[in-house]
Amino acid sequence: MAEGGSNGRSTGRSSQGFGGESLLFLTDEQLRQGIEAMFFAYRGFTADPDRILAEMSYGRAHHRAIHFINRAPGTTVNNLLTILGVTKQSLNRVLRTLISDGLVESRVGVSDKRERHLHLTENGKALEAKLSDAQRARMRAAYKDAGPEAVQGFKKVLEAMMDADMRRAYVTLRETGS
Amino acid sequence: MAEGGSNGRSTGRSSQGFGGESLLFLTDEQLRQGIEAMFFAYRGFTADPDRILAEMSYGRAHHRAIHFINRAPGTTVNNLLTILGVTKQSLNRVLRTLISDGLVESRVGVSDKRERHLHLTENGKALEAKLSDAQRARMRAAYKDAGPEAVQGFKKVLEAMMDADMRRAYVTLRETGS
DNA sequence: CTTGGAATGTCAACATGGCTGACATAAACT
DNA sequence: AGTTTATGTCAGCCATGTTGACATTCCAAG
Repeated sequence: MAEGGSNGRSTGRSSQGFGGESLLFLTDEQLRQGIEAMFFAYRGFTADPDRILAEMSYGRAHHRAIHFINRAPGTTVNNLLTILGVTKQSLNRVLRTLISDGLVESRVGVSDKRERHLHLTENGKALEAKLSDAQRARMRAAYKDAGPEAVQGFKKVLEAMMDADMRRAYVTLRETGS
Repeated sequence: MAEGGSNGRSTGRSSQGFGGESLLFLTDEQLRQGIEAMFFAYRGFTADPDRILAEMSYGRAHHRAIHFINRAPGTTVNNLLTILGVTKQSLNRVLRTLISDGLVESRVGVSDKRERHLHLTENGKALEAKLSDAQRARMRAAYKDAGPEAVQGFKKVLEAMMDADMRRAYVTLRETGS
């Protein structure tokens, strides 16, 4: 990309010449750095929970489900699969193991009996806390390293990177939580 | 986590009381927001290339391989799997399809005949450019939205989030590239 | 009230891409 | 030369994504 990137140079700047404001910081090289930073950072981001999960033959999919069920107790399968961005069939397998392992409880809806409302059991909450603690520790260290200003920018760029519906989901969760 | 997070409150602040500096910004709630931001943003980050790849029955693994081969032409299988953080067997399957599809060329090493040096063919470069363009467009838009200050912070936090060896790899690539 | 379609969730079968194990070849070190 | 180490390939397993078929429930039209 740096040298072999065919038309890499052609999109090298988002504005030619002086362009008025500070748009000349968007070189392809800097964008590529951001791409690689996302890739490497995401590995670190998931590394600690992954290690814990591997010990109990669970995977990232289980972590995600547990996280968001804890986040919004009583959520339905349908809600959850929208948030997670997978098919209901894929989610269902993960939920099945979590339910049969006694980490998640599935309650038939009262107003609508087609729905299943999901809750963590005590064991489920314990695992959630363990996973979250590990992930938060890494995040806390990174935040501390980078400083509050950087954290603001970090979140701002990530938000801008989301698809519109995910940004909506993210904001909704944020408002619900805090 | 917000309410059921067992010991969530106990780690709610990284420093009690006034503590001297601005360390009180690290509440669990804010850390959780960062975690969810990473999750949702990563989906957006991979969404555009994923769509392109799906059309040609490739996956994210192919994209990653192509990206880093383009980034460091002539790299060996061993180098590549260190960067990618997967096993050689896993990488091998992806490389096999890319080679047989004529996107990647594998040349036996001259000084060490055990090694295979990897290069993109013209077709490989074309696909790389197509994928990169899509991903850079998203990144460019996010950068523009968030502004240069935010981008600085974004990279700073991501770097702090990486494992030490990945940070080294990242920095090396960065220096090589620019 | 009944009936037909839409919504929700479950089960089955398949594909991708992780993984470990076994192995071939080349290099390196006694 | 002979053992050990490094590199890469092949085979098979598992987690988790996918689509398709289906049961249950709800709702709206007749």
